[in-house]
Amino acid sequence: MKTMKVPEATISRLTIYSRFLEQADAKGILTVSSTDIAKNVGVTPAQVRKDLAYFGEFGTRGIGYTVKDLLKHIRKILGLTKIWNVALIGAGNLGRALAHYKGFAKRGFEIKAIFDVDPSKIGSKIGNINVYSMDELNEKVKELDLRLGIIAVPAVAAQEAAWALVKAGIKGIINFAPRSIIVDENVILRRVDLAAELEVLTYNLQECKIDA
Amino acid sequence: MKTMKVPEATISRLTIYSRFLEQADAKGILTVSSTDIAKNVGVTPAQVRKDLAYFGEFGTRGIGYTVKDLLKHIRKILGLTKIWNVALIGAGNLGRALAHYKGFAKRGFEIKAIFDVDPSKIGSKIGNINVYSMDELNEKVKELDLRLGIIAVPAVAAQEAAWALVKAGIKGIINFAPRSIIVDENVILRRVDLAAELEVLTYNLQECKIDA
DNA sequence: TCTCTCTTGCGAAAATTATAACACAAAAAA
DNA sequence: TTTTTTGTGTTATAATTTTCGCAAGAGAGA
Repeated sequence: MKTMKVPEATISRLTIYSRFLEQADAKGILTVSSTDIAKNVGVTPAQVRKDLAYFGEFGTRGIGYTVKDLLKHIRKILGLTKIWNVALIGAGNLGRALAHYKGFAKRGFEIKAIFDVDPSKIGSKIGNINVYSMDELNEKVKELDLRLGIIAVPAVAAQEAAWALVKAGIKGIINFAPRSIIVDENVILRRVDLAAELEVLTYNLQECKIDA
Repeated sequence: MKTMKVPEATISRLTIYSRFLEQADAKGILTVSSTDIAKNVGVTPAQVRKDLAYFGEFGTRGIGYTVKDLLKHIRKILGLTKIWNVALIGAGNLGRALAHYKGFAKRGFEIKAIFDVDPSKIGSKIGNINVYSMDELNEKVKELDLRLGIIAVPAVAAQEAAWALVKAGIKGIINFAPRSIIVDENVILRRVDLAAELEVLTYNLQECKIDA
């Protein structure tokens, strides 16, 4: 494995490839070509091969890629060979929804504890996950081996939540609050802004209108 | 305004800048410099200026940008000067969560109708939004002037939902299902894969472990 | 008025990312 | 066995995106 820097975009695409491979595997397909993958996910075959080439040689010339093998390799590259325990901050609408979302567990991410500041929520359960006070975060992170954090609190509380997670030793955070937050540079932070996605759509739709 | 092609990344950043400007405005701050914005959202000042320069000259040398003015300009650029009505497909956990999410309405996106195939859900309400049968999609799109679509159905149903939206005349779609879908090329499609975001985190965390 | 500081806007350079081209390996067919 | 087809991995080329450097405008203070 080369020490070459892998583009962020490549990693995102790997996750997309893995979705397709899961489907193909479920259908009983044994091998796929870079063209098959490319067609299904909407990129060029060259892009698929280049993305995979960052990590080694997984295909066979003239044949393509063995679905199960490639899937296994990608999962290993992405660090998905084990279960990751997740701390969810915020038991509001969004937090509850994420707690119920089956897609996380299906891919090895288990929300083990939910934290909130609202006394009326603390002590309750969402699904079968306990809601704890923010004061218990440090303790629970250790006790439950929580590695990742999801911030699903209102914008004004997001930065505080982030600091709490960092302080508790969490090294990877996803922020759903519509606000930029700062963390230590040894912590990986990603932002998911639901309204922002819609805003990009409206920008593009406007453009089209101008073209026409 | 030049006909120059604007990078997709620039548009995403504009939405982030606007979040910061909203906060600044709420705090009563009148002007900000590109450095102020950059510090808060984690990019370089040059990047901020370049992004804005695609659309015109909004700042004053020596002073910076007037918060209210810049916010207004960005909102206009993104097409956020009017209300956009949204069709939500899928009344499951994720769909219900999105229906309750306040952040959409706050930014001018109003989910006006929800559609599902499950007879037990059709006719019910989520919040104060009606759940309709998929058969009623075409009709409701016209009646309620729905312009955008959000797909929040299981992976297997995603493509079908997309086709239905396109057929009904929707031109902008966000797909939350963990599966690539295809639409006409005159339709704008964006993908939000929640588990994928976590997977990028785990990739990066692995990397760090190798570095150390 | 003149100077000093601050900060934008813009063109050019640098870095990054994607696309295209090609040589070669494996399998299937003749 | 030889030829043809398929499809990888790699190298080269092109396009895109970001960063840099600097001229010039605007206000503050002497």
